[in-house]
Amino acid sequence: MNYQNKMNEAEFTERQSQVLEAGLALLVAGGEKAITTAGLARAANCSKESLYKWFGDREGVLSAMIAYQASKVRVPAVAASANRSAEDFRADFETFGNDLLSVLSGSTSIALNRLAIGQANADGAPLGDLLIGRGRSAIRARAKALLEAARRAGHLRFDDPEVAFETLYGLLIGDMHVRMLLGEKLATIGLPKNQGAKVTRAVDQFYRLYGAEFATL
Amino acid sequence: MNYQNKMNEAEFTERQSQVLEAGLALLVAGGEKAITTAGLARAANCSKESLYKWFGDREGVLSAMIAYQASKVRVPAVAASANRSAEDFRADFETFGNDLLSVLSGSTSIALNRLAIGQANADGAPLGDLLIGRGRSAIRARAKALLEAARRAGHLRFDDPEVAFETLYGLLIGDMHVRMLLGEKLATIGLPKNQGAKVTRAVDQFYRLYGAEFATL
DNA sequence: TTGACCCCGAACCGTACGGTACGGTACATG
DNA sequence: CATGTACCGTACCGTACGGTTCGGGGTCAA
Repeated sequence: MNYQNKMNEAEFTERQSQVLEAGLALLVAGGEKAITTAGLARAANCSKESLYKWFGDREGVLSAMIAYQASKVRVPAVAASANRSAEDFRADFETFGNDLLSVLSGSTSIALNRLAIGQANADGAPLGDLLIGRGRSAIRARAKALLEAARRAGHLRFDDPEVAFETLYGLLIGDMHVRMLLGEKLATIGLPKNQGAKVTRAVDQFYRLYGAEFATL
Repeated sequence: MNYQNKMNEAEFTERQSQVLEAGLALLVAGGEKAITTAGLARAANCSKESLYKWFGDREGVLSAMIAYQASKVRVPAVAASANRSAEDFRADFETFGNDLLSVLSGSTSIALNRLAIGQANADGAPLGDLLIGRGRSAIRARAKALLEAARRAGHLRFDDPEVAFETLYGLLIGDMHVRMLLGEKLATIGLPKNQGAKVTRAVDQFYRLYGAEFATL
């Protein structure tokens, strides 16, 4: 029934994780319509009865898949050493940007975002809330920690970390994410070939907007 | 363009347009699963037989809905007067930004993008291609015309209009689009309340990156 | 009038899929 | 051994939905 209660405390059992892993594989391969209860049971060598016992219904399976995947993603925290040079911070931002692009262009991320978006409609979007709450918030937290550390160190100037984050995100991603979700081929977008150059340009532009030597405020 | 007019006129008959309009209403109200052949026929007071005759199958209906909606959207061209001041161009960019945000946050656009993304999977994404080809390309064309006019007038400096466009787009939209697609409430994102301020900030930042008085290249 | 179209509404068909029930296996605990 | 727990595999059921067919009505032109 309410898997969420379990989620916070005890993760999924080993067997359940295997099933969810199989579900993710199906999702990546064939999209949402590929997740049928019978198909998942067959792919995971489990019974439909167990599926319904563990996850309640098909919707519960999909939610659990998102929660499970989110639980796997650990955003590496920024090493908050005391003496960090401007170059160190710049490298941190580049690392952050590359991580972000790699995650967002990953097949699992794409598939899960497509799933959540496909389910979203006029009234409520539990899967979308899950993705935003588990995924984006973690990303934003990491970025904001980095931003504020750089500001404390005197390398950046901004009033609102939220606005600075939005700017950084926009410069890094642009409309690449939506284009990938719409099915445009990665090569057409320029990934992963030009990823490094794109990130470098974005960070460069970000520094020109918020770098201490430029910002006028 | 002229051929577009012909195409748009000839594309769908009056009756077919009414049906597609009803389909769009259903889609906005209930998402993709709300479009059943029987339901659409009932909502549009037409027969399923006509549906299949006109559009082939359900997938054809969905494609036609995207094509139909795209044919309705007219990107207003920029008035390319000879003597335009820096303020004129800046106002053009603000107008462009506001138009873009208004379109992307519109319920029909959201619903169609969700539809196309939900259908996209590993092999091919015809609906996504349609949306990109019909929607994004038109937006980009308008933006690039504006960018190059401003560059010719000496107000902007950039090498690659494509990169400049991506930057402008990223600054304007950030991750708002994906968040809306995931079902986040508009008010949470700050629309339409803060739209004007967001656009102004984005254009301001864009000018700081590409404005002739700033750009160092 | 006839007949060629176009279209509506309803009935119909086949099937895929969500969900349930049940019998059978393995293993643990007493 | 007896009992309980957890699970698998399969068969089954109800229904929703894509797609087809058919009867009938309106329009227009010969």
